[in-house]
Amino acid sequence: MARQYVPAEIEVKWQKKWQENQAHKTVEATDKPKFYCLEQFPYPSGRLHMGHMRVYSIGDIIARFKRMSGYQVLHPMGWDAFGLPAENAAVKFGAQPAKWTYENIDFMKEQQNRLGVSIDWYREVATCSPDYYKWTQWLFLKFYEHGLAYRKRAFVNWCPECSTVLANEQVINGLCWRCDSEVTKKDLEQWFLKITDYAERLLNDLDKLPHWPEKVRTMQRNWIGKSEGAHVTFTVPELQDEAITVFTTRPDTLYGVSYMVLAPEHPLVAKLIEGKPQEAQVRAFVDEIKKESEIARTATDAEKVGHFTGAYAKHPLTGEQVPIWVANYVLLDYGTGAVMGVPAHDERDFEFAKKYDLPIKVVINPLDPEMLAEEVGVEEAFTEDGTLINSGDFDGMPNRDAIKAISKFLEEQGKGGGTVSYRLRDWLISRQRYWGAPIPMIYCDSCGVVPVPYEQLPVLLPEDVVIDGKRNPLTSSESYVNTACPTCGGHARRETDTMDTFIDSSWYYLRYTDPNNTELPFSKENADKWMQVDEYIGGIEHAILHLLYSRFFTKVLYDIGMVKYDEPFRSLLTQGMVLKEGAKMSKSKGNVVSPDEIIEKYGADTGRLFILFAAPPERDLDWTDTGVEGSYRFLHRVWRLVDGHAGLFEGNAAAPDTADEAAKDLYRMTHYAIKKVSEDIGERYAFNTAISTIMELVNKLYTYPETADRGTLVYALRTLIVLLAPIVPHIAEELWQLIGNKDSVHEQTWPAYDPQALVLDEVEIAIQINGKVRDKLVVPNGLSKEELEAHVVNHEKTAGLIEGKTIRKVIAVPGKLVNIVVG
RNA sequence: GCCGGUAUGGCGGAAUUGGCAGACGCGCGCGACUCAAAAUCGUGAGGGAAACCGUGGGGGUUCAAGUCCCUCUACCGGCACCA
Repeated sequence: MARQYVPAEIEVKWQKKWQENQAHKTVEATDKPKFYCLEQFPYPSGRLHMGHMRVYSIGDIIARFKRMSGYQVLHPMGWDAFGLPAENAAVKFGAQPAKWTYENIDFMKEQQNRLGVSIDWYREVATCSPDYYKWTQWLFLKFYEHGLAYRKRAFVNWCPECSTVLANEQVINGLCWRCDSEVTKKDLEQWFLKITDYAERLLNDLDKLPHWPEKVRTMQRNWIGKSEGAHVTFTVPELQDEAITVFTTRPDTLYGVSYMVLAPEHPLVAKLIEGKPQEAQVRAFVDEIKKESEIARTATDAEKVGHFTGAYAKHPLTGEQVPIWVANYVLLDYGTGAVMGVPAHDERDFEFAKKYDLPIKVVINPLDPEMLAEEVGVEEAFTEDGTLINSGDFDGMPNRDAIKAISKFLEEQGKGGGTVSYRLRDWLISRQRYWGAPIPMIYCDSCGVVPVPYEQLPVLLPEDVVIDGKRNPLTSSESYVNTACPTCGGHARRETDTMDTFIDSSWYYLRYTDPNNTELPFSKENADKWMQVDEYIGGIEHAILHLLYSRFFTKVLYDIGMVKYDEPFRSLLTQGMVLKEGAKMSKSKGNVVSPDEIIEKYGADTGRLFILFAAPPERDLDWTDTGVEGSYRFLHRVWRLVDGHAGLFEGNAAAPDTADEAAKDLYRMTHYAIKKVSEDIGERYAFNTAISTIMELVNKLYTYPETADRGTLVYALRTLIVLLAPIVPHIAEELWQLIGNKDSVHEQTWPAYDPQALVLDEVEIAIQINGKVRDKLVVPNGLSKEELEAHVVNHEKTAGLIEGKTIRKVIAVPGKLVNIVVG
């Protein structure tokens, strides 16, 4: 009796069974190699979308494949559960952030289970749980203890819509990463983590990550933005030789300085203009610039505007008077917030000098004799290499050498020296929001800033708060704010900011290794056992943010001896977006396909199969309904194939006997499929071609003659089901039972291929004349170069092709072709 | 401006080490089954009448190039008044 393939029935059945059997609980077997497979944990927004389904399909095929291949696999899941949407829901519907979050988690967990993913839920973590954020706070204190967390007053990014400050990484083109509002600047005292201390290692160690996409590594390099140059200290005689230090990448042009420029926010500006005729004008200009948005301020096409302060600095080498200006194009938070102006050899300085009629002094002589030094700096800045002129003792030196020589000289004179500047800024982690881990710090009137003692953790989020989307909710809780100083016992106030949620996600992969530890965030033993994450799968949108922060955290934890690796993710797979009709799925475009509707209509297996088959994982995937239908059709095809031959498996099925040609061919195809699927899933992550190979095997099985050997057929069908198991776990399990097995297909050992089975008796080779294919010829396999050459050259087919021509050369490639060059 | 990536039939894609371009699937055509349709099974096709031409354009290396080298273009992404 033929049975129908009804995904809805079998999928729920097996999901229940796996749950009952704790089939996905991590099995710790010390005799097996470990594999840590991790998908970026989701934010519990309320509902899974296709991007989620894609990332879990990819993660699950890898996890299941590795399990069957003899690894002990860690494949956990959790929730990046702190964040603003929970608070927005509180403002909008009056929902409790905690309740709202946990309801979403329950719902989404259910959805994940319907995908049939093999997640070890016994290790689930939620960053909003006190059991978790206790350790986030603990880690913050460790950073503080090691001088890596500090408080400072600074002009920081402020999102008016989210009513909170943002880290530099969270400002995308001047807009808030979350809500796209225009970011403004605020002068606030905030907590920072000293990620800049790690800039050099974060940059250099990218070279230790060959299994990361080049794209991500490039993005991180750009973000860190290393720039080598020198500090040069100018003094201001009228201010008792107060120093102004500039950063430059071109110390070789130092003799060409004709002015210097400070950022409008530079702390010295007020002193310099005091009592000068320019004072009012400069002050007005500075105020105007401070009001400008980040976008307007950093636009490349913005016009350069500046004002003379009325003050002069002394050139460190020539002693000349150098006028000091302020201008909009100099940024306070890069380098030193002050630059030297060398109009002859810098395009921006040239433009500025022309506009304000400042002197242009040429100090580099072009190498190209066609170009005269007199012409330099007349029409445009000369930024190429050359030799120094008008530069005192350095005259005649090639400018590349002068960069080093002048740096060295400055250092000897105590007037600067070689240095490195980074674009990367320290990580601002304070957030004026409720739904995050409280920063465990206390301000005492007499003792100052006091960390909360470790034994008093966690600092719990209070519930008597007002969440109105405007003010910082924690300030509204009297019981929270007022506390006793841990040092003197006197009255003190708690820090009311919470931590950036990116801190929560910077260490969650370590918590999975030891999720129930009540003494520490994780034990070194467990972390060292499972780390590094062998395959980390997620979207490119975290290329800088989460991935840079996690690397930073891991390096700090490495330095303080908590882990043995200084990079968290050995290999990174950035999956592409899911598109429909060439556009990203979105409600406004009305092109959204939800995992739920796919599961309901076709089953999770069809959805997984389509996602893995339609495109390689790192590329964007265009969702097509006909493509999904095709995957569904394929699973039916497999079902009918196995169901139609179920009778063969009763009793003692025969062993393969490859005496007849068809059996031999099927046996070869089966082993080819084992080889190809193993390599494609295990090594190349080319799931699409793994599936296409399985399809070829199925096609072969459909044309297998009724009269050919049954043992080979049985063997091929069994293998087919095993190969399908990591991809479509439910139907594979059902078919495995259908052919009479009592155990689970997922507990089977992944098959090894027999190289002997792949050897063909005969191969078809191409006969090429002058590199063009002219005919095909079937020849015995295993011929040597010489034998093959002789065989083909003497063959009658060849005779016709080269008639009347002279053979000049013959290239024989066994198994592939013979190319005859004729003249 | 600097850096990185991508470019192959009508479409998604394959070709892993320089060796027969277009596997597999979608869509399409034809046939079988059916009174008919759906489903299913089978089958066909890069373009061109052909010689030939074909992997974004041009050049090169090689017996042989989607693959290597040079150069240009387009698109996607990161950084960018960064001194």
